[in-house]
This record gives sequence, C-alpha cells and structure tokens, in this order.
Amino acid sequence: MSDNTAKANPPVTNPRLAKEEKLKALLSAGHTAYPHVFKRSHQAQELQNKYAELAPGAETEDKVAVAGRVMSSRNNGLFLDLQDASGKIQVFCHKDSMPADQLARLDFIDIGDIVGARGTIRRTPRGELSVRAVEIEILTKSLQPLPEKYHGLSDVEQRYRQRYVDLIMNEDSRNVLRIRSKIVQSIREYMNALGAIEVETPMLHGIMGGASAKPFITRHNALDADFFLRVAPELHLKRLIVGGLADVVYEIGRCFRNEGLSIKHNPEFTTIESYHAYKDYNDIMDLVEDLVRSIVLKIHGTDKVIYDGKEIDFGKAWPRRSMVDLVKDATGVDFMAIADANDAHAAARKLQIPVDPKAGWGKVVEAMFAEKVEHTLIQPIHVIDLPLEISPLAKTHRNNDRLVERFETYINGWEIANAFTELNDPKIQLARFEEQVSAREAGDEEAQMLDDDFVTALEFGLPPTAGWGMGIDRLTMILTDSKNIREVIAFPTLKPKKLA
RNA sequence: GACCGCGUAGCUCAGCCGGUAGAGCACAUCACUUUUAAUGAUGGGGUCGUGGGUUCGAAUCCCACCGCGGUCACCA
Repeated sequence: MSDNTAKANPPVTNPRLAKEEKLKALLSAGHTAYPHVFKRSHQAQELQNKYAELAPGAETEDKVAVAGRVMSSRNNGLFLDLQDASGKIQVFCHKDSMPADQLARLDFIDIGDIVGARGTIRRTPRGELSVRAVEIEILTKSLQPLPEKYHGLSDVEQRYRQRYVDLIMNEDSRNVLRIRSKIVQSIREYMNALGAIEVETPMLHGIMGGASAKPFITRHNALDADFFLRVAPELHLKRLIVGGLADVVYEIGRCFRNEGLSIKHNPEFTTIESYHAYKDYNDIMDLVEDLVRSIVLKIHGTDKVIYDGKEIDFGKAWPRRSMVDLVKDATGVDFMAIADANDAHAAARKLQIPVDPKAGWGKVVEAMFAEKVEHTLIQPIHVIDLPLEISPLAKTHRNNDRLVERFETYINGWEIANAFTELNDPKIQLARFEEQVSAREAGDEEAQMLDDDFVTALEFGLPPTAGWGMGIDRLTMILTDSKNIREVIAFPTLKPKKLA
C-alpha cells in the first residue's frame, strides 16, 4: 500500500515468506504465476546431443524454447541452470538480447521456479551450451525453498516422505526409478512376446492363500465383510488357467505382507507371477534364466553387474542344485539319508542350528539351508527340489515323495524367484490344505487357509502347469546397486507422522 | 518385537566434560554482465524432536515418549 506500511514491515527474510512476497509482486506486475501452457521445442538433453559439436564461443541463429526448473542462478540471474526430465541446460539472460520488459521478469524468478525461455543456441566461451534468452516466463512459481544446492537433500526420512524433493535434487534417485520402469517394461515385452496375456486378479481376498505369510486385514462396509489384502495372486491365476483363458497368463502387481520391515522387505512389494499350461518346472528354469539375463543385458548392455562391490555374472549357465545337496556341501550332512524328523532334529542340534521343535523333516532342511547356504549364493543359481512340507501348492517330485518339483532362484544371497510344477490333483491339494489348517490351528499364523473354491477349480481340471513368481523390487535393487529396498520404491512405507 | 545409534536455522553440518546457539548454502539489501558450489559487502532467521527430571543455570546430564537409521528375529 503506502510507503509507510512498507517501512513499518521488517524486511522479509524467511525464504518461504520471501517467495510469497515475490509471488504478490509478480501478480501485481500483471503476470500470471501459473500459466496454462508453454510450447517447448526441445528437451535439454536433445539440445545437448544436437549441439555436442558446437565449439566454445560459437553463436547460432537456431531458435529454441526450453522449460524446466531453475536449479541455480549466477551473476544476478545472468546465468540460470534449467533442469528438465532429460537433463540440464543453461539459460543466458543478457541485457543486450532481451527487451527491458523481459529482463525485468528476472526479478521475479527464484531458484526452484519452473520457467520457460525462448532464444537462440550458443556455446559460451567456457564451453557451456546455453540458450541466449530473448524471452523468459515463469511457468510455475515455487513457494518452497529447495534444499542446499551442493549437498542436496540427504536426510533419509525426508527423502522418502517428500520423494518429490528427493527427485528434484538427486539424479541417482531419478535414475533408480527410471531403471525400475525399464525392468517392468522389459518383463512385459518378454512375456507378451511369448503370447502370454496380462491379467488382473483381486487384491481383496476373502481367504488367505497362495503363500505362507501374515496378511493385512481390511474391511468392506457395504458387504459387512473383512478382506485380506492378497499375499500372492497365485490361486486366482491358476483358476484362469483352469478356465482356459490362455496357455500363459501373468500378473505384475502388488502383494502385501504384514511382517517386519527391513532393507529387503517393504510391507507392499511388487511381483510378477506367471502360469504356463503344459510346462513343468524345468521349462520355467530356462524361462527365468533367459528372462532375467535379457533384462540385465537391456539395462546394462552387459551380462555382468556390480552389486556392493561384488561382480554378479548373469551370463554363465545358472547351476541347478538340489536344496539337500547344497546343505550337504555346506554341512557334510546328507539329509536324504535321514528318514524321520527326530533324526533330522538331532542333526540340526549337532550343527548347533536352532529349529522350531514342531518342525518336520522338511522344515529342518529349510532351516539348515537358510542358515548355512542361502547367504553364500551370490551368483545366480536355481535351488531345486525343495521339501514337500514347506510347499503346499507344488506337485510332488516325480522321483521322490518327500520333495516337490519346485525351485527358488537365488542371486546375491536373496531369493529372487520361486517356481514349481503346480499341484493339480484336487484330492492331494485338499489334503495339503487340511495340513495347513492344522498348522494354523497349532499356532502357525503364516499357514494358509483352506480355499474350497480353489479345490473345486482343480476338480474341473487344471492342465499340467508350471508357475513362477519373481520379486521385482529385489531384482531392481541388484540392477541399480541399491542397498535398501526403499530406494527402489517411489513411496516406501513409513510410520505415519502423528499430528501434534 | 529386541538391541545400538541419530534428531540443532528451509537444506548440509559444527557446538555436547552444564554458563543462555554458530558456519556454509538458501533468503533480503547493495555492488558486479561470460558464470559453473560465481564473487564481495551488509542483514534477518532457531519452541536445539516432544514432555518431564536433576541443577542457581540444560542443546549439553538423567528418564519417558515420538520419528528415522542400522543390526538381529520372521518373511519375498
């Protein structure tokens, strides 16, 4: 208003308030802070590529229009660094190139604002490709101060809670999520090329099944019913094979497990699961190996990847070793020579590995594997022929009734994929479900529930089928050298901030 | 869930054997028209995570709580 009011107010020094003041000034000067559109001619990286050979000091008449966020400003706005989704380009705002009214707009522009600039391409004598601006325009006024330009945003909590700030500031964060997108896209392309069809099955399940896990429970009001958020899409996908929808179906989507968080576990995570009629687990081993190798090649251009300083070689043929053999290599104990659970427990005690006293032979073997073998499996390997006891949905091994035709693929000591020849005998499936129910009643919260309708589906007839699932988050971690699963998830689960 | 560590300005960090809070960036004003973390001068900005305790006095010591990270346990 009057000069008096202006003088009465102390100078605005809070960065946030200063931006509000500048917004007001911008509006009173007759500009808009949020115009509807700006016609760009190029992205920054396109120009960097197109003019890669332009010599320092060279001026062109080539007119371009660029837009992006102002990441830094030097010499009083003479040089602005614009960042767009492709990269960066400098905007050069010289008084000799800009009409006075355009030059005056610089007063309203802050670091963090999104601006558009029109002008000609040049390379400065110091070698920086620049747009010599004739016109400049605020496309979006930013009201929040950006983190410090040199160190950026490093506070882990804030990076995840305000991922948009992290993405503005950290190219590494942008790259990880971009690679994740490419991985998912590569999987789709691969599956579609097989003639598979992509499907979507329910996330709200009335019965928990498809994996051993603790579920989230939620409520549908109108139906007055509780639902489980799915722990796996498995049982629905097999129903689609029963229905003959396609010989190969796959789903890429979220699963939810109500368990602990860790650098390898987020409560919601993404898997691909796929089912293949008239195939067995041997076929799936070939498929998983070929698929993963092709993704690695597409992402990295080589079949070798460095994770945490270790080279992982996806190129060589992946070994196929039985779980019991691997345990034998690591411990000297041949569990196939051990007939019953008591002897298995005795062997575990001798190896000083704690095991749940209720565990049967199969769970003891699994515990030995988890303790002695798992972490050593850095290079890709298919661990095959797992105990039946821990595999209620897999078909009994054709040569050994204590085992199933199942494999887990390990890379970097982590289970990346899990697959089996599907159990399709409805009577055996019913019996396996009943064992799960008993385990549940005995206190095993992760045991599955009896899915009657799934048994009915099997009674209609599931063709010989093999299926598999793969954790996309973990694969992405390995391919982006990420040490924490939260890095590969745009918005990882965090405890909600309590309101004061 | 258990244990260990961390929480100071918008951001990155000092300060922590108790004596009433500092730097750089950012912000404001000024100077400067070929910079690259631009530069120089001046200035403003803090419930030191929250609550309680010990003390003449607490960012600093103690306790509880909240949030985050790491390790372990369960799990993909």
